[in-house]
Amino acid sequence: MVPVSSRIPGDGARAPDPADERPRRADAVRNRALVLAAAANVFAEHGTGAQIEEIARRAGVGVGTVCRHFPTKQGLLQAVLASLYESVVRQAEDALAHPDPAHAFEQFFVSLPDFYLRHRAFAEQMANELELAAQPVRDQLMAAISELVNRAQAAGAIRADIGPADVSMLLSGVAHATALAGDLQPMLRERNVRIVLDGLRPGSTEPLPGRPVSFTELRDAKQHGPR
Amino acid sequence: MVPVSSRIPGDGARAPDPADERPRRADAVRNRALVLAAAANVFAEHGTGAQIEEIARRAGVGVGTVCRHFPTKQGLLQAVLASLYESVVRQAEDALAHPDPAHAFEQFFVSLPDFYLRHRAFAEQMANELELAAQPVRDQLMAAISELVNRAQAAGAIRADIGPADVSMLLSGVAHATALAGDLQPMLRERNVRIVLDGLRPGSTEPLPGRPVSFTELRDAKQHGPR
DNA sequence: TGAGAAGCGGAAGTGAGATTCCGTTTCCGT
DNA sequence: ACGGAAACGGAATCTCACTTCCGCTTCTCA
Repeated sequence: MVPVSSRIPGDGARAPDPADERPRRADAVRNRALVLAAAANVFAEHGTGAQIEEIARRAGVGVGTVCRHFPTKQGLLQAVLASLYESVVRQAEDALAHPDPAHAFEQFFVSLPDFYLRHRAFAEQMANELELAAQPVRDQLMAAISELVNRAQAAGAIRADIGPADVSMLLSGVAHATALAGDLQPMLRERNVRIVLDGLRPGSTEPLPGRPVSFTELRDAKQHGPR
Repeated sequence: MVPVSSRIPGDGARAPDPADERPRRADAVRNRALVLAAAANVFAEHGTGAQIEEIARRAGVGVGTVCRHFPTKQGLLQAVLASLYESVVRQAEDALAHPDPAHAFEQFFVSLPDFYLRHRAFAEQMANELELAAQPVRDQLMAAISELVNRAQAAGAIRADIGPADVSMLLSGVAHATALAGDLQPMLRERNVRIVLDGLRPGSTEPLPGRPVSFTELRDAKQHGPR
């Protein structure tokens, strides 16, 4: 227990807030960035099981430094994840910038599995739920995907009976499957993406069961379904 | 170092062979089976991170017993995996028994993601390479899938420009993606499978890049590609 | 340039969980 | 039924990473 007399007034507010913007020393800022970059690489190579020590070595700092900047491995992973999410959002927005909705959709659909390939940790993490911390970025991503889907549908480039939730699920499947094959079979990866895209073309055979699901509905279902 | 005089002649041959068929006590046989069954359940529920102690409890034996039958957790996992593989092979063969090739293919394609859903460990493990120990069963599975694909193609039920390797990759993607969604969204899972199946229908738009790849070729590529 | 705070490295501390060990119990052939 | 080998249970041990700690170094600001 901290004696009351030693507590700084306003202590509560200066606890480890996410928004603790106090000025940092230049070397601290630099090291933090080095660690984050190294962690991204190491997680990409070895998955979430990668060791702190390896990250420290790669960043050229001591383990103590890694752990000071990111008190837990979990936290470090989340930080890396957040930056990866941002990068994916950027890809989605790049695609969205293309005037042709069909091309935009396809561009994103092709680029994502590629991204997964170089970020195994990202793929693994999608599997778990701890990524919840990345909420705001996640919402951005969902919005972008929805937009891509809607536009492509409006242009008749993809079938009308699917929803964003379908697309994101397909994407995660393709990404995962092709990441397993690794760089080994780039052609197989390419073919895989094409086949799934063909499944998304309009004018398919029988109607799908159920109906299109948006991310909003999906989230609601997740909240109410379990528990 | 073991003194030479204490070494049993023929020691080398009685080392932990895989083919050590010496008769076991009845309780040992029973317990081994109990452990294997419990492990399958526990791994299915908690993934490969499940704890030995939980498995022991579930099997109604002590941890010592688990570890005697399966000296390492890795080994236990592989044993479970092998039995799951067998079960998948059985599913493929069941499907193969159906006279209509189109139905056979679809039946298997639908049943596998379902199986993954209840065996998270299996799905996780597909991601790693340690499953190599299951080689013989694996070959059986590949043979069965190839057969399903070939027959379906001969019957014109699925497009001719794909190979078994494409199918298995798609399958693993669908399986993984839908396993993440869990039981939560069975409808989404169903739709996902249908969309991919639509992508496999004949008469698709543009031709796929590359050419169909068989498992044999895939394996060769894996052996020669890296290293 | 010098005092002091902030940050650093990496050795030691922890903790969770796999593996081993051994006294006790259970089978099995005679 | 009995002797002894085989198995058992589960506490003790070992292992391996994450996390903490602290003496030393590097910044920063006056």
